[in-house]
Amino acid sequence: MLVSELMLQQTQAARVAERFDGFLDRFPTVEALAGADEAEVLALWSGLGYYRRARLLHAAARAIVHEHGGRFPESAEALRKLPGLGRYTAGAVASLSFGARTPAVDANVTRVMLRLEGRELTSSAPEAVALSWSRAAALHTTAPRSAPTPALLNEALIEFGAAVCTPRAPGCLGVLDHGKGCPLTEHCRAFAAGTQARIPKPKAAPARKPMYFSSVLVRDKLGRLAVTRRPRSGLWAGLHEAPTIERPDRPATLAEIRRGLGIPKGRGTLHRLDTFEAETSHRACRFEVFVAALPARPPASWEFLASASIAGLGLSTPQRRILLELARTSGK
DNA sequence: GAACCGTGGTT
DNA sequence: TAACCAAGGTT
Repeated sequence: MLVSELMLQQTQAARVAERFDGFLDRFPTVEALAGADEAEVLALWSGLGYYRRARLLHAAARAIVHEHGGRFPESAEALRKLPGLGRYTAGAVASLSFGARTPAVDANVTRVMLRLEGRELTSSAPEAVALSWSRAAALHTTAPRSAPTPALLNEALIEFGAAVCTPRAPGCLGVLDHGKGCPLTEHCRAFAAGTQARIPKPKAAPARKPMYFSSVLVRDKLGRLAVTRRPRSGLWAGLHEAPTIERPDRPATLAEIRRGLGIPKGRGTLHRLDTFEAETSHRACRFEVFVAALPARPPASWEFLASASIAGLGLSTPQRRILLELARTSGK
C-alpha cells in the first residue's frame, strides 16, 4: 500500500502497474526494503521518474523498521512523520489501509471542491488547499456511521474527480446527455456559472532551463563500459550514468571533455556518436554522446561493467538509451 | 511561496 | 508538434 501510493504520486497508474509487481517481488516486506541497498531500490524504480520518491520510500521503510519495530504507524499524523509522506499520502494510507476516518485530498479532490464552490483559484493556492481539506473533512465528520467507510469515501472523491469532474471535458459538459454525466450539477456553483473550464485556474508553466550534457562511452580492454554515479541531490540523484560533463550554457568542447574526463590526446581517441534531446520537468536537456579511448588512469569513481550488469542499474531514460542502445550500435 | 524533481501518453 | 497532464513532497 505504501509502495503503491508513493509510486502513484504524480505518476499515471498504467506506468506504475508495469513496475509494481517487480518491486514487491523483490521487496515483499518492509524489512526487505529497509535492508536493501539504495542502488537496488533505484534500479527497480528506474524509468518511473522523480527518483527522490524512491529514496524517500527506502528511508521510510528504514524508519518503520528501526523506529517503529517493523509495525506501520496507523494514524495519519504518525504516518505524516515518515519521509516522503505528505498530507495526502498519509491520509490515503491511514484511511485505505487502516480505516482511519481522515480525508485524503489530492489534485482530483481539490478540483471537485473548487468547482462545487465555484472558486476560481489555482489548486495550490493556500485558500484552495484549506477549503478542499475542510470540505473533505466535513464529509467524514457528517457522514452517518452507516455511510460508506472513510476509505470508500476518499476513493470515491478521488475517482469522481478522475473519471467525471475531469480537468478538461468534465461530465457536466456532456453534449449528448445534457449534463447528466455528472450527478452533482444541481449542487455545483461552477456548473451554474458556467466556469468549469476556468477552475482550477491554470498555473503558468515554468520555463525549462537548458542544460548541455556530454556523455562518453569508454570501454576497457574487456569491452566493459565505464559508469559513474550522479550526486545524491539534484537531477537524477543517485542514478548511474556514463561519464558526463554538464554545463548550463553550451556543450562542452572536445578539449574540455578530454581534460575533464582524462581522455588521452591523439587522433581518433574521441569522436561524437550521436546527439539527442530529452526533457525533464524543469530542464531541456541536450545530450551529445561520444566514444572515447580508455584513459591511462581512469578516475577512481568509474566502474567498468558489462551491458548485462548495466541493464540492472538505476538509469535515467537518456542514460538507458546511451549505455544500452547507442553503446550497442557503436561497435566496440 | 517558489523552485525543484521525470516520464510517456494524449490532445 | 507543442502543450498538457497524471493518486505530491521537500527544501
